Amino acid sequence: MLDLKFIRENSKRVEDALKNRNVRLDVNELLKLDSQRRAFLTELENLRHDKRKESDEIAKLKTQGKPIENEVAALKTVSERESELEQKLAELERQIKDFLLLIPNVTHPSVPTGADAAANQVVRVVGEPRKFDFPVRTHLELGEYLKLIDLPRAAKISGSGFVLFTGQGARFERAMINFLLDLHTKEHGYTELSPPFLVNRASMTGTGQLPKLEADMYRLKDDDLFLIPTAEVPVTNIHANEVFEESDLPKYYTAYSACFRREAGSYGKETKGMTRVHQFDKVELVKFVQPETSYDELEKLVGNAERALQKLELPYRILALSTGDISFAAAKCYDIEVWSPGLQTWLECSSCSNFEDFQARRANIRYRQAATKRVNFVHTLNGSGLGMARIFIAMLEHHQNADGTVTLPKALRPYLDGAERLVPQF
RNA sequence: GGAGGGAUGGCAGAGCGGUUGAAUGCGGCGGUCUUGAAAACCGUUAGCCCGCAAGGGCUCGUAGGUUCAAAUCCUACUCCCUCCGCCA
Repeated sequence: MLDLKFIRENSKRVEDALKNRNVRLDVNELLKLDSQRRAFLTELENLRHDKRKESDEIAKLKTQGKPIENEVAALKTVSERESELEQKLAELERQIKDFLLLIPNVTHPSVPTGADAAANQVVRVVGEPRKFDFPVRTHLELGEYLKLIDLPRAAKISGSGFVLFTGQGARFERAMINFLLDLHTKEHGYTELSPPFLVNRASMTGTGQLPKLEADMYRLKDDDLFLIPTAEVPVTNIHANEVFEESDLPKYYTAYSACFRREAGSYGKETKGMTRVHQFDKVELVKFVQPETSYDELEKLVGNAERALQKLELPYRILALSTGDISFAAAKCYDIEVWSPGLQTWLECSSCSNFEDFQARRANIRYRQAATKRVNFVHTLNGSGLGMARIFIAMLEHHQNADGTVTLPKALRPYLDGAERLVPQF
């Protein structure tokens, strides 16, 4: 959520930001509502001021045992006028709030301007897509041969877009999650959390998924709870309505969670195999930081995700998302993509964003500045470290051998009893 | 699922219709004293909104209601605690 005062004073900048994101919203309509609101507010406050004074008079008269009938009658009409104004004001404030919740974040000046993903900039490529001297198998072929996954049975029990990991496939998935959590807690200074996978409406609104993306979420209607699309939601909201001391910052959290996405309407070739599924595992990184450090923290966050890919010995590239492709709440975002030799494409496996104070305003997450004693909004960041389904794909396809086995990177072996390869199980 | 109790400032805790945004204690900050510290004493110590400012308004879990007037009375909801039942 943007600050109304900021919008009032920077309406041109907000309009430009909306245009660059291809969002059609009329800021002037909002500003009109706002000036109406302030007019009503002034009137109401003056009324209340007078009423309070007179009410104190009545209290005095009463303790002196004097009659108060006339004063009480006079105040009754004032009170009626007051509640009239209150209703009008509340209606205006509701409209303004609803409007504000639909305005996306203003992007950072360094974000490339463009209409869509074509305008994303490749920041750097690390490692190279591997050249093979044998026919490359896809993760589906390897998964079947090595008995790692069973998609037909997953479809039987749940439907398409779900994965059943089997035997060493389940073990392999768990090993990677453990490897990632250990890396981020032991080497990068994050505190591990294990959050609920269901959250309430306030949490979904706090991080910016609601109200816009309700159709993308799994929702339990009887309880008005949502299955989390990412651990970002519960983890960012753990500090909702709290005030940090500045000395508490920065705060780093990492959490494993399953992530649930309806992916409504996204049927097509992308849904083949494991690239786009309704449920996947992810290790998330979340930071709460002082505003002046947030862009440095973003670079460090990307570095933490990169380190995981390097240890898994996978080639990857980093994109700076354009104004047309960046998500609703982000001020700046880097996507990290791994190369899939089987699909011959780059797959997004991490998305690292600085939200500045956009989420902090919605979720009311603040800190007390040590120097001024003033309370101010923190900046929040998050990034995948990493998203598993695509990493599973890249690991199998990139590290495959001619005989259909998969060589494991050294960093992962301790999590699989020292095994050097995934081999067929009998 | 059933029965009862509760939710007040950073924390503890009073207030239960009227000059109470809120006693008191602890903690925090500033000062006096001290070579320094402790103790003692004095002062100070919520957030939000409108306003250039002066100033004003709002907020005692949340949302409604009663009243001239609500932290205080009523209703619903949320969360916490105790007991019973059930159960990974």
